[in-house]
Amino acid sequence: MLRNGRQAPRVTASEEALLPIDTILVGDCIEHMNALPAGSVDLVFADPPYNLQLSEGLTRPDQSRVDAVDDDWDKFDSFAHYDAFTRAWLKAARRVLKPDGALWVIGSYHNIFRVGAALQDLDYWLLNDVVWRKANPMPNFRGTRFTNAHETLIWAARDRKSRVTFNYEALKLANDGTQMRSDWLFPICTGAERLKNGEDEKVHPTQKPEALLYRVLNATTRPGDVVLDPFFGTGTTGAVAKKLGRHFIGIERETPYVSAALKRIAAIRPASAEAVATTTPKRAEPRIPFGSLIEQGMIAPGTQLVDDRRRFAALVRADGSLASGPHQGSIHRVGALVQGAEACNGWTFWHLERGGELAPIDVLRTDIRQRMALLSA
Amino acid sequence: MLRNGRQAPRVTASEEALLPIDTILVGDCIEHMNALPAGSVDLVFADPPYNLQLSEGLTRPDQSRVDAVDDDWDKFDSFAHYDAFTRAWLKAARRVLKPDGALWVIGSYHNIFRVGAALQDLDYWLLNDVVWRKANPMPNFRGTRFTNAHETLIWAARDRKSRVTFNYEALKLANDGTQMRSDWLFPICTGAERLKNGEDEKVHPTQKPEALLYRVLNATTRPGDVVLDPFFGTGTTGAVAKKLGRHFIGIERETPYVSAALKRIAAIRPASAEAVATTTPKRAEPRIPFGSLIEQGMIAPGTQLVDDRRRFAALVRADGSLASGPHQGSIHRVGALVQGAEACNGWTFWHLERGGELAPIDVLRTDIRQRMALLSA
DNA sequence: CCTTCGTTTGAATCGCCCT
DNA sequence: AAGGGCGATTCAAACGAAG
Repeated sequence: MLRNGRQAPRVTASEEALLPIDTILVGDCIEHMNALPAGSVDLVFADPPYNLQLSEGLTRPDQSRVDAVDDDWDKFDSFAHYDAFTRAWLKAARRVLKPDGALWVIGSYHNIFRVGAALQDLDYWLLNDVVWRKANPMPNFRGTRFTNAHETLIWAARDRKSRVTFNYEALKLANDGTQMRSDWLFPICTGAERLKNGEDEKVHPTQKPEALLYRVLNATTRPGDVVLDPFFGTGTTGAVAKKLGRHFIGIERETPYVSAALKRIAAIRPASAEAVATTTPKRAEPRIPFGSLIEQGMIAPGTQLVDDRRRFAALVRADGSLASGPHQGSIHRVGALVQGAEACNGWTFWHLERGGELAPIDVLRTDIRQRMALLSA
Repeated sequence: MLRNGRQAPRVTASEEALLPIDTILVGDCIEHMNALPAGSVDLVFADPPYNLQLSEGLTRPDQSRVDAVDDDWDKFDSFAHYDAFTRAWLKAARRVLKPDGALWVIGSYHNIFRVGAALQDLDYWLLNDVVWRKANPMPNFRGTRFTNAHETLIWAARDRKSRVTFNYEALKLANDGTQMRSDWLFPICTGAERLKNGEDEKVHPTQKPEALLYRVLNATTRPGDVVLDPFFGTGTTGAVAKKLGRHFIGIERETPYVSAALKRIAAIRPASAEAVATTTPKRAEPRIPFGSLIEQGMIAPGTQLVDDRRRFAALVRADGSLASGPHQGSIHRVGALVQGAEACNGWTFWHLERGGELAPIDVLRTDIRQRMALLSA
């Protein structure tokens, strides 16, 4: 933890009197922020509109309709309008921040580049960009792009000289003794955590998982800190702040979100001080697809594979497929096709010449796993 | 893969004559790009500098204010100059790209937000942001931030209407049957792959791993495509392009990098054309009208078709249309109508009784395609 | 009670060709 | 150039029903 010396509470009684602590302010976030005292907030967490530009109606392969984010609050006429909006709220947030305060903002490729550039232009000082890897993202239904499996967060200090809070030791401890990295793995917000209206209508289209906010607040605030969220939504920031013994100020324009947030936060019992530990997400299993052996130079395109008795042969192609006579496809599929079998485990079926002897290609996968494990250790 | 029909080579002899194919151009990338013919390149891969030293040779319009400039002015100036530089090379790259061309750019949080915003402002169309997760990143020695464990790539089309190359099926196949996601895991470039001067002095400070370029080129180019790298460095793009049977054009200002790249690429033996061949996607298969199944006697008029659960039935008519109650039309249209759906793939929806079991009529299409392939072989 | 299987769903800039 | 038809396309997780 930086700034070790200071153990005094971050919010004095007089400050609290001026600040609308643990409250939701209803209305425009820029106006509300401008009405708050300058230099009064330790952290801003912001989940602004992403400015998605969606075409009409996307359907899944089973013809069901995808529930799009088509709310009015996400509509902007142009990049210029979005930029003006972004700079206005970032400027207001900067005024409200303490000199050693910091800001988090989350976004996707639709908006995050504009937000990041605006932060730099407004003299915020970028500390990290952090990637939220989604364990269960929505697939790309049309097969036209890479699965959009992550969102980006930016962590920035109010200015270059800010000495921001970073609970390095606690994070390292919670991360099995190694430094916390800039890529975080969490599931999206589903199940019981997801707020619903009655049967199954989402209260908010883009509710963030509490685990994400846990990590953010645990990493970059101290107990008693004041966290301002100008796009409060259904109050994930407030809910986690309360659990972790931090104060929140929420600002939200849409009253249905406000009432849901109030109810949600009221039901929360703050955790005891000891319980304020980071949630440890399950470690990402290093799954090694066959294609990565080629990418990483362990098998060259054009290499010949054979089965253990050399009855069948196949050619490794650059794109990770095999070709054997008229057959092409994955290691498993071609293995099945040449045998006339229904299925086949290509990892154990296909072999490689290694010093005059045949070895199943599975040994390469073992090699790569060990290499990856060594590297990350 | 999009752009189904075209199986012709991407570079004709006449185009090659005009393009400095498989060559490194020494000098400023903007000047060199402006000297290339417009619309001539399939892909740009760019690893631009982000740590520009702009203080030298920098002329401000108002010389008298330079002395009085404080940190903020400096900061603004460097961002402004970086932006000007970025927009200049992105504009030059866009001119050189074919209408259906695309661009990749890699960067870190220091520059990527400015690059991304510039791309949007210049009417590129963002397709994905991709995260390169480093298996072995440099730790944060001072313990003041999260370990900077990733870099960001942006994949963008020349414009919104570009029909870019994306080898979806090959990627999915090489990824053990699931879509390739936007987060990629690779080790950084070390070991034998890392170019060194003599003992252990790195030739280039930020040499990218070949695995990264391998995935980029495999995903978004076809054999024979021309890939332009305006910041060629030690030629990773050229090396991988040569391996994969793609053409490259490198541009590099620093002659030590150029000589290292030349030597490196000369030593590479390209994979065989056979090994570089990509999996043929379904979208590229020849179209078979349903009527031809009837013409060729594979289905008799009057045959009854049902869906996989026998909920719906339809009658094949001699003209290639279906009839089901009040509905009539193509296999797709009637499939949609009986379900009350917007759309339907009749080939997979409608089934035929075959020896007591149901088989989709798509198997008949497969038969016909195989027959045609044999005839033309 | 547990297991298995089917259904639902999530910040999404998600075709191509022919007429 | 705009519209309509063909026909290609999904993964992990949670939940509920069925066995």
